[in-house]
Amino acid sequence: MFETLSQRLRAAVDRLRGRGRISEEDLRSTLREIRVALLEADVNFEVAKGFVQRVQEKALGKAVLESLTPAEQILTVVYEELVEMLGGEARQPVLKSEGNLWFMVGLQGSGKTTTSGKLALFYKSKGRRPLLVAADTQRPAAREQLRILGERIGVPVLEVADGEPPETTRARLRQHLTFDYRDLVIVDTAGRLQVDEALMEELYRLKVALGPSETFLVVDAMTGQEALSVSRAFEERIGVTGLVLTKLDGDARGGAALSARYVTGKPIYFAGVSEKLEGLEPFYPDRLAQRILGMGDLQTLLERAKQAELEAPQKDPKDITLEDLIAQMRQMRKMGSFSEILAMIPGLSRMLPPGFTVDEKQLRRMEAIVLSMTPKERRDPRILNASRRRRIAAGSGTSVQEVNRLIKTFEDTKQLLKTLAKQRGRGFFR
RNA sequence: UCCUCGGUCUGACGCAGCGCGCCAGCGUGAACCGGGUCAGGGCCGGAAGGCAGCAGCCCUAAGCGCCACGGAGCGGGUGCCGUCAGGAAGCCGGGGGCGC
Repeated sequence: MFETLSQRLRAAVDRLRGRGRISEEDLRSTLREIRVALLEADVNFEVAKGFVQRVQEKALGKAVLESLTPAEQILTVVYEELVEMLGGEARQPVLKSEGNLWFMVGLQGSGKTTTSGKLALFYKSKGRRPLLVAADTQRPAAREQLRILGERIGVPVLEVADGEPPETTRARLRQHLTFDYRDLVIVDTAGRLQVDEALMEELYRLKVALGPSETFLVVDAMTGQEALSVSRAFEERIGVTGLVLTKLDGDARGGAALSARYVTGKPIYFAGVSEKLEGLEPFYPDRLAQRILGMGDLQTLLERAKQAELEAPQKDPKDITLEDLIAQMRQMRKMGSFSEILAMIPGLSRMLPPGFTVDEKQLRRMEAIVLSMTPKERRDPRILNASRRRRIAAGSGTSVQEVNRLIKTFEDTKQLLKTLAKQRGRGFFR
């Protein structure tokens, strides 16, 4: 997917490769190419403009790092912004322990029914008990399609009758649930070729009757950013909580995916990546961005970039946060024993004060402590007063003493890094 | 030169406009002492299962900000806008009489 865009972007950045220094003119022409590439990919104009602008700002503001070539640094920036454009952090729909009722809305042909089936299968494989509801009161063929789908994946399907009023549907659904309990109900609503008033009215009444906890707008990615314009109509009348992009595998350009966040303001929850019933994946902006830029060397590059930034004197000592500490700990957990790491990653070893021991359980608890903090607290642990510490301890199932210890560890580490940075500045390590 | 009508003038009301807050709308908005969902971690239990619950996310309150359009109101060295009333010293305009 996204082949066209991918090629163009990589070509643009590749031109900088192998150069020790990049002039502003080089940067400008590269950015111009990126911009054209985005626009040709049918990305919203505002989005493309903003993207290029931010890349430029960040690229110019970036300190020169020894261990990365300029091209690599710019690639990193492009990657970061690309992730941002795709929605930043991956988002998933709210899934309660029971009583979930999801609406699938969208135009006819967007792949709504297939997606309903895929979703049901996806959650079934996660141990949920889904129920599909074929709620198109006008097109028997649509219900038929869902019924067949349900049989194939082994999920029951409740079909509405022609012209059935929403209240009746609700009653029948309730009845069904009493003898066959289901914790996730996926309602495949009626679709039309175009947005029309009658459809909206019907959907609205159904929504009022059933009270869905999430409403997914299913959009065909191949239609490009145009496809997103329907979202406004749906949002106004029935409200949309998230998007599902279908046929992403056939989308060479990517306009819809890249503009979705800006145009609709809604997160993309899932993406359809193949016609097979398993072909539905949670939408991960970072993974997609990697794919667009050419996964291969990017993974290692990103790791190196992170590493380099941690070591970069002017970045680190003051701006290091508890989240960095946790990230380091996670990494260690993944990689194995403490001594091994010392040997493997020179920079990392300095992160930790002497005599620091790690064991799995301890690490999890420390992580839990940080996870109980607000973003502000993670950034600046100095604001952690007694009452905050009490809250964090209670929320993470630890004690105030443990919280204190973590903060102490963090402060020590920070101090150590500062000293190191200073020494390095004086030339001790050069 | 006299008579008369109208305007200029004053007041009330209306309309329009400006100003001011208010309501609505939009945005923002609670570490914990709001609600929902509660990842991670915790607690009870031999287990099956329960329970409390931080962060996040969603919602909401006060508060803060915006406010083009909208609503009810209040206030004018607003208007040369309308209706009614008052007033006629001067001035401006129209009509008429008389005198030269």
